[in-house]
Amino acid sequence: MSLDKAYDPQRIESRWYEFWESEGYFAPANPDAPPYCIMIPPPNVTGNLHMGHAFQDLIMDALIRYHRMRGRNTLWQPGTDHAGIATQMVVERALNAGGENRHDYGREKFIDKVWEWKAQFGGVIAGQLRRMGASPDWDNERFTMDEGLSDAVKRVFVQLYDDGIIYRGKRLVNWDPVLLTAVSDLEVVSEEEPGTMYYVRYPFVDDEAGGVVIGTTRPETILVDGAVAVHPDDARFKPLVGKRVWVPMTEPRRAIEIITDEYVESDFGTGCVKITAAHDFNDYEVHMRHLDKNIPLIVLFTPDAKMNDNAPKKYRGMDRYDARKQIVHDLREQKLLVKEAPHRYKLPRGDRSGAVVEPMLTDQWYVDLTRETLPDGRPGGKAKIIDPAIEVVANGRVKFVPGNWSKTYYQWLENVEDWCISRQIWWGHRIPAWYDDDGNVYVGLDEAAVREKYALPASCALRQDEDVLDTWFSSALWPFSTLGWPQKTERLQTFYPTSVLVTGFDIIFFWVARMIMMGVNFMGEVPFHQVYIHGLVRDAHGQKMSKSKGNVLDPIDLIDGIELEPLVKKRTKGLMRPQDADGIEKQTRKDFPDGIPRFGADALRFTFAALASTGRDINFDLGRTEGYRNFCNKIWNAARFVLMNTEGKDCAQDGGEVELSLADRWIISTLQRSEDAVGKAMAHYRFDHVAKEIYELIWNHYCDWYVELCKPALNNKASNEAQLRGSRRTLVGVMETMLRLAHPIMPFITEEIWQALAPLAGKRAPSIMTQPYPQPDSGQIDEAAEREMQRVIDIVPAIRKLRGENNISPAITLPVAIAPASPQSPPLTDDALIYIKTLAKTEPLQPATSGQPEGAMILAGEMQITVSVEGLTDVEGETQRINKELQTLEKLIARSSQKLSNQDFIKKAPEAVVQKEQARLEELQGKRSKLEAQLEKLEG
RNA sequence: GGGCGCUUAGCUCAGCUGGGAGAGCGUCGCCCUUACAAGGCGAAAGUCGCAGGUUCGAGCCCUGCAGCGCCCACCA
Repeated sequence: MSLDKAYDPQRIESRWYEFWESEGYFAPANPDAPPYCIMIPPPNVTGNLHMGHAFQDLIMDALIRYHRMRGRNTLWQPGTDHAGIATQMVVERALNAGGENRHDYGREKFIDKVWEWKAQFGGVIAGQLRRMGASPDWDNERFTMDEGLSDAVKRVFVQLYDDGIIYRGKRLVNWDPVLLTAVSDLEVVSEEEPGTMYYVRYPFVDDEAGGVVIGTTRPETILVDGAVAVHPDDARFKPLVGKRVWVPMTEPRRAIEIITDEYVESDFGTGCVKITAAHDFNDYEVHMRHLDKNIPLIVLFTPDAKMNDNAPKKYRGMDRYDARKQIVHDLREQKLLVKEAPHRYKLPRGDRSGAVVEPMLTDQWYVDLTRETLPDGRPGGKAKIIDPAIEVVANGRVKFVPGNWSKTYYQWLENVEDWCISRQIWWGHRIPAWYDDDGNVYVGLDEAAVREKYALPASCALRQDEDVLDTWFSSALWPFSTLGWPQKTERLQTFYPTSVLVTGFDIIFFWVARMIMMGVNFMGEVPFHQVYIHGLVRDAHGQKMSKSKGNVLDPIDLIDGIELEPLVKKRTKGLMRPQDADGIEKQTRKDFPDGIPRFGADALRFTFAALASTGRDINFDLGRTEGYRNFCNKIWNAARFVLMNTEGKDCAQDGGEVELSLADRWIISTLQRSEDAVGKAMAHYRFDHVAKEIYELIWNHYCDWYVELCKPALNNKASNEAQLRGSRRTLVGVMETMLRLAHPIMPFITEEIWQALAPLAGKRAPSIMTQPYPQPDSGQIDEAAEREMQRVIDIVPAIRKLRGENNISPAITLPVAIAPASPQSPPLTDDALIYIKTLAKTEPLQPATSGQPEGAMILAGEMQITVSVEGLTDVEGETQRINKELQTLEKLIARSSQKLSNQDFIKKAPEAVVQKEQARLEELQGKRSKLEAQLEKLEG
């Protein structure tokens, strides 16, 4: 088997993926070995693979392949999330496009539609994952609305309800007036926006010419004000406390009291706040703190945020913003509007709909996370759920990488509010609660279970709660529900707790924290031992990738390449603001005049690895991918060279005497060090270091030096069979090992080459995937060879540099004499001399002429090199060069000797450091005198 | 208001428990040398954000400042 002339990723990738999958290599296969397990963060079932997924998947796949090769019983659990609101929106939008909406279908039929949608598009992202080379256990893919997972959801709900942790209550929640559902605190994002602060006078009941002035950004809510509050210590208002004022615009006129509350900031606005308890979280708190005052809780809005019947007739039915305009107008007319001023403030918006969230009083289901104990004495959510979740991180059962994320985690848990888990949508896990005609609530796994549990007669009519659960409720169970819980399956037994969770910081609260809460509670054990938090993938200049900026890259386009026109089309289609299209098109044409070339999955994967330094966001630079595509090409061609020189030849696969050259021993030794470094970097999730180590080993050490040194050895007619066997065995053996070393990051190209080359290294197996990962062998470290090769590596470039500076053609053979610069150093071995001769194209300078060389003297490492050149010599240039070098030497000598003359340094610095410095100074001085001597010769 | 992070070559970033400033890309030369021009060889390029401090010694530790970014909470 041999390799094609050119590296073509597309030709090899699909072939090997199908092979791996059909052979079943992705399933756990080593039942007696210690388990290693990663749960994929389930992408939305409607989703497409974006750069963030691709990055995250590379990390997981690299870890999985690495541990699989290391012999662990390895499981990467794949699956998708039903993503309640997101999916419902996607399907609804599709219906809307056809002029329909979900109410045309009704609940049951709409849900059927969603399942149809899932059947059609739910596999897209899995297909894209395959293109990336991901190796999860596809045979056991899970979906959060699978039967088993749904069963887990119900059981958890029922249990927490029976424990008194889940409760139903009427409270103020974040209401999304577009989606018409409650959302949790986490699903509300606040950003500063421009607005207006309105100053409104509330006339005194007993003196309508006077009054207090309040500031508000929401004048429409004046209509349901329940009080005006001032700070208790605010001297200005002390005399007014307890007085009554008229609420403007109310019909019939309503009067409210001026009260005091600590929450009022005296120096903000006018120091007087209107209290609208039913539509503001702070005001609701005020209401709760002053129950004796009976501050009215009046709801003003309909679910879609229009004015309801509690508003005076003229405003009823108006949208909240239209009502605002009208009221401002009316206040102005009645001379109650004292002032308007521009005011920037943060507006809470639903993260899905973008609509301004309205605090609304509704009945919702909550998970208690704040109570220490329940009224009946059982532990509350704080004690039962939050404290243990904090504890497992504090005591190291769960470790964040990088560690400082634990701080973020604590901070959130320590300040968390109860979790609103009910959603007024259709797509999701229906809440397992039933009501009788009197509104009593019964919670159980299903209706039959409820009847039994609560001993309800058949005559008692029950109807199930209409709401569904927050998507994250089922996601929180993912680490054990996917493994079969509540069944005590072998999978669950084997793989829980999982090894590591790989995820972004953006879902630490949504998901990571909740998995820990649920895992600790229901499994009695943490869901994962480590949490590797990676950064966000941004564009090359650190901008967030977004459709509206038009800077989104599709990982599949980087793998397959894409022409300019389709790329422009893709980026400008379906924009929220079509007016952005022109700018995006222009920028795209400028950035990618020729489209995006086909880089292949391996190059993309390697790019992600190389950019994955700890925790921080990564700026994705296509130039890097191009560079790593070139790296693939380099590996490809190196492999071709290896095959050309080993195929059909004796590589000592079957034994036979072997003699290793200096270069052989050096590359084998170097390989051990790289294996060691890669292993350490893997253990610390430093994929950037892994990538760098592999890149340097293959390109710099193996290709640039070793392969070049092999050429003379393999072509030398004087080489004996043992030497040839030694070189061939090393050439092919090191390459084979490097392929295994790189496989977790670059699975495709390593497999393709390995298949061709492994037999020559004496390996016979169906796939590189199932081969052991290279482990360093300290017995193969050869320090003598490393030292000697280092001298070669110092000398060769020094001679090449001299050529460059003197414009000496590479075709000319240079006569050189090489000698140790100091008597302590041994002379070069014959091997080393041959390497220098070949790589720097030199010949030995005859002793007869070496006394008085017509040429140059250079110092490289611990060696002194004298070069003689026929007719050289640009004496002037050479003088200049030496003078320049002397200058830098002088600086270094000055710095070093200054250091050494410092008594404090001698006394306080560690012995070794002082000695090193002394040796260094001596070396520098030696160099200096050598150069000075040469200078004299030149001038003399 | 509370918390976190970043600032090193033109660009994107490494730099381990403090001990001679690094890589990739880009740039500039010279080479189509028998694996590879998606290549080879070589070169130029940094007051390590600023100011103090600790130390024999600071890119690294401490304090302050500036700029950039993120998270949480929030003043109506």
